[in-house]
Amino acid sequence: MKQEKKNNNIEPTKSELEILQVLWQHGPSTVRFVNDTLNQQKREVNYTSTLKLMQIMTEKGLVVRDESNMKHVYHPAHPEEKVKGQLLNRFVDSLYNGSASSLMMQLLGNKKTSKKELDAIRELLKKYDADK
Amino acid sequence: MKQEKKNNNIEPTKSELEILQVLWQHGPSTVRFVNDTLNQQKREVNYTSTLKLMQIMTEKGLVVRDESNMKHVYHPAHPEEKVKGQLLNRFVDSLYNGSASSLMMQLLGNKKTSKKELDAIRELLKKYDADK
DNA sequence: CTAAAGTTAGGAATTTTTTCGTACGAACAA
DNA sequence: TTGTTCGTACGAAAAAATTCCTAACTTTAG
Repeated sequence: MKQEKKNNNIEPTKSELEILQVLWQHGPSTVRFVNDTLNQQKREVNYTSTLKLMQIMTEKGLVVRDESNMKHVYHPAHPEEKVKGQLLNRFVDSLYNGSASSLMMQLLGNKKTSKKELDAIRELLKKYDADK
Repeated sequence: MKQEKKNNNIEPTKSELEILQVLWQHGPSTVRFVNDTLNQQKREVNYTSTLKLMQIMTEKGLVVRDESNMKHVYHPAHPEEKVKGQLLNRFVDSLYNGSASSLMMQLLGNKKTSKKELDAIRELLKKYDADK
């Protein structure tokens, strides 16, 4: 028996991630919409390039498509939280040896992390404590 | 005048990052040492593959090599903090729209982030406040 | 001295990711 | 009806990243 489709690997490539972001943000969309959005928000891409990528993503199981209409409608196969969480894990593992606090330290030392952001983080931790 | 070497882009690929990690962790090293370490800690790689990659990294300016001995000794061209900080920025920008607190939220919802880690993070914030 | 082992350089092959050209059918407007 | 626009499918090209083969030179062991 041949493993044809099933691929537990959820991790998108960079370009695939861009497409997923659009789908998460705007909900189920056509290729046309995704491509337009990418061209506006990111960079110039040919329509058929986006199409091709989305077809590949379908094969990989990253997205699911509804073919009932001629204009296929795509939606993410996995929730945003799940996919991003997994990417984050890999990131932390790879760069900070799995230590979230190390990453945090880097974030604190980072000029781009504004005071406002830091307050928000403190607030998060407080709430988190309260729930415990 | 031709821009031959100078390349301000500091960002390594995945494999290049693995090599940098070894150099940061163990200090200036030969290809042999890096390759052995990778084979132990990561995955099987042929010696010349590592060599080639480190040569490319030299051209890119990611590492600097001392050729005064026959066995060249390589060291990172940029400090760990700087490179990782830049990678982190890209990551946050790309996945969390630049919001560090969003990333933090993800981290908190993450089972893999242990209580111990969370305590450490709280401690960090406290110290950070104190210094202000 | 000679053979074996280690080293670099360079090119080529491979793999992965991304981009796009072409064909062809469906929808639509005139 | 007819031709223009918009859609998908599919293969191939291009680009990026990775792997490794081979040649040539150096060092070391005997």
